[in-house]
Amino acid sequence: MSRTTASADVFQAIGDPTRRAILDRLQQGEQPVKQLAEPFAISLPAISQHLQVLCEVGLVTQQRSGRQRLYRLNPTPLKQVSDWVSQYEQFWTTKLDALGEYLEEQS
Amino acid sequence: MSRTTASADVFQAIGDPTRRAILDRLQQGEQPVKQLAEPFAISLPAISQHLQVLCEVGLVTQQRSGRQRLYRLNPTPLKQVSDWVSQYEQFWTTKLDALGEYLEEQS
DNA sequence: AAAACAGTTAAGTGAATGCTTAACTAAGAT
DNA sequence: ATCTTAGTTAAGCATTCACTTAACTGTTTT
Repeated sequence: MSRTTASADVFQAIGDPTRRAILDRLQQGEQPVKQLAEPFAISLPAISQHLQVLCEVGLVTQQRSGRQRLYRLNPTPLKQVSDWVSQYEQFWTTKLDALGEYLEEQS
Repeated sequence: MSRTTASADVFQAIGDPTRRAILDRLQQGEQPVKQLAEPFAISLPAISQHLQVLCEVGLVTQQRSGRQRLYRLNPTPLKQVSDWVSQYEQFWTTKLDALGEYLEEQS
């Protein structure tokens, strides 16, 4: 079997550019797989596997509708990422402040 | 050679929990490798390799000091992550979620 | 000059990752 | 009933990953 171990880690899930692009696309709202897959140059199973990973970390939910499967964005797990990153925000503001001061000194 | 391909992708770099922990640790300030590696149960080369990845994506800078190598946090590449995630912030408050559902129902 | 220290580079390994094609399941259309 | 359509599951493959031990580089101490 392939793609069993998906690690259930949000950080790793968004580590893949295709998965980020899928999430970006889902901002436009709930979509069936085919429509979701349309802009990507990879096979449908590949998309399906990515969706499975996103499902496992909770970034996406699934709902049947006739013979389609509608996928919907659930961004709440991204809060974990947001929280982690925001720890560093102070660092880069101070750093950019310092850069600003430096640039001012130079001019 | 191992660990050559480090993809130079910030998202992937922070996908690894050990690397995130290293960054977290570097918030306390510039540190030599040995000190940095202290809490981890992996070998020094492994840490060194992680640092190389972090270096490649610019999250860390290196500076020699005698026989030590001081590593320093440079969080600015995390801005990329912050920017991406903040796109979703509006989605994860429940009020806006409800609004989103409402709007979808209408369309 | 030799030994010790701090760290990297090299080489190899097992497991995970992202992808493929082929085969399958389930629902709607003919 | 059969054929599409929509999508997943299975199996396999090449690459990448995180890690290891061993060997190396450069610096300080003795």
